[in-house]
Amino acid sequence: MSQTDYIRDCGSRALGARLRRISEAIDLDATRCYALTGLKFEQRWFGTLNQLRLNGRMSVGEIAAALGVTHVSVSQARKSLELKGLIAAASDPRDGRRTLLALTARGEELVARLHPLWQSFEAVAVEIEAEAGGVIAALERLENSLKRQSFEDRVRSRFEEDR
Amino acid sequence: MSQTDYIRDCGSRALGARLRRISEAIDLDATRCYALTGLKFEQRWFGTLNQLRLNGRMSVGEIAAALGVTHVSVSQARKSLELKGLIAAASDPRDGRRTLLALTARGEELVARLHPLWQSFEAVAVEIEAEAGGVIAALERLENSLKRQSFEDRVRSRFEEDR
DNA sequence: TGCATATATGTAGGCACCTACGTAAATGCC
DNA sequence: GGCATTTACGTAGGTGCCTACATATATGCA
Repeated sequence: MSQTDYIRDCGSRALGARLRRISEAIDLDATRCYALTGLKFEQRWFGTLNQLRLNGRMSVGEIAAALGVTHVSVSQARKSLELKGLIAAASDPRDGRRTLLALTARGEELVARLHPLWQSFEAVAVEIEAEAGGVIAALERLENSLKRQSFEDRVRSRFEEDR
Repeated sequence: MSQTDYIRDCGSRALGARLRRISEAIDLDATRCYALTGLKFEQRWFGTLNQLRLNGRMSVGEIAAALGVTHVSVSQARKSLELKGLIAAASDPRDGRRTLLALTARGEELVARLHPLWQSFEAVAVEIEAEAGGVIAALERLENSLKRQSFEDRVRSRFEEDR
C-alpha cells in the first residue's frame, strides 16, 4: 500500500495527520523565511501582532475569536510577546475581567519591519491557491461539514449502530 | 475584518494555522471516540500500529516513510508503545543500524479490538469527503504544488526581488 | 441587596509533531 | 584493509496548539 492509499483509506487519523503535516511544512518554511530578516520571530506571534496592527487595542478573547483559537493560546503567546517588549497588557477599565493588549512602539517597529515579508507570504499563499486551485474553498467546505456535524458525532452514530 | 477574510488575506500563517486547526479538531474528536471503547489510546499510536497490522515487522524508518513523518516521531511513539507492551523492538540481524518493530500478542489484541472503531473512522472520513467534496484532491494538489516549489523558495524569490 | 450563573482569562499539564545533534553500522572507493 | 561518506535511529529540547481547572469580575433575577 502506497502512502497515498494509506492516506485515502484510513480515516480520521489519515486526514488529520495529513492536514497537520502540510501545516507544519508551511510553518517550518515560514520560520526559515523570518531568518531572511535577521530577526528571531515565533510563528505564533503573527496572529496577535497582526490583529493589533489592524485593530489597535484588543482583549485576549477578541484576538482569540478573530484567530479562531482558544484564549489560552493567545494568553500564552502574549507572555512571550510581553517579555520581548512587543506588546503591553492592561486591565480593561470598563470590565475588570478583560485584559487589553496593544503594540508597544517597539512592537510597531517590528511589525513595520516585517510587513514586507508578510506581504510576500500573502502573495505566495495567493500564488499557491491559484496553482493548486480551490484549496481554501475545500477547507471551508470541510469546516462547514464538521460544523454541521462533528467528527465525533458521526463516529458515535456509526460505531454504536454497528454494535 | 471577519475571520474568513483574515484567513483568506493573510498568507502562510493563515493557511498553515487553518490546516492545523482542522487537524486538531479532528484529532480531538477521535480521542474522544476512543473513550467509547474504554481504552486509553494515544492518537499518534495509530499510524505505527496500523502499519504493523498491515505489514508485520517493519523498521522505524520504513514506518516513518509510510506515514510521511520523521523517524524521530516514530521512535518516540515506539517508546510508549513498548512501555505498554503493545510492540516489541529488535535489532535487524541483517543491518545493525535498523530497529525492527512488531506487534506483540497484546498489541494484536488491541488492534483487533480497535478495528471496528477504525472502520467507523474510515467510513466517516469517506462520508465527510463525499459531503465536502474534493478535499482530498485539493490537499493533494496543495502538496504537489509545495513539492514542485517549496513555500520558502517562493517567498525567497519574491522577498529578495522586492528588496 | 444577595446569590446563582455567566463571562474573561490565567495556570498547569499534555499532545504530536519538528529540528539539531550524536553515535553506530554499513557502504564504497582507493 | 582503511578511511571517508552515507545511512539508520536514538536523545534533547522546542513549537504551537489543546483541555481541565481555577479565580475574579460581571450580569441578571428574586
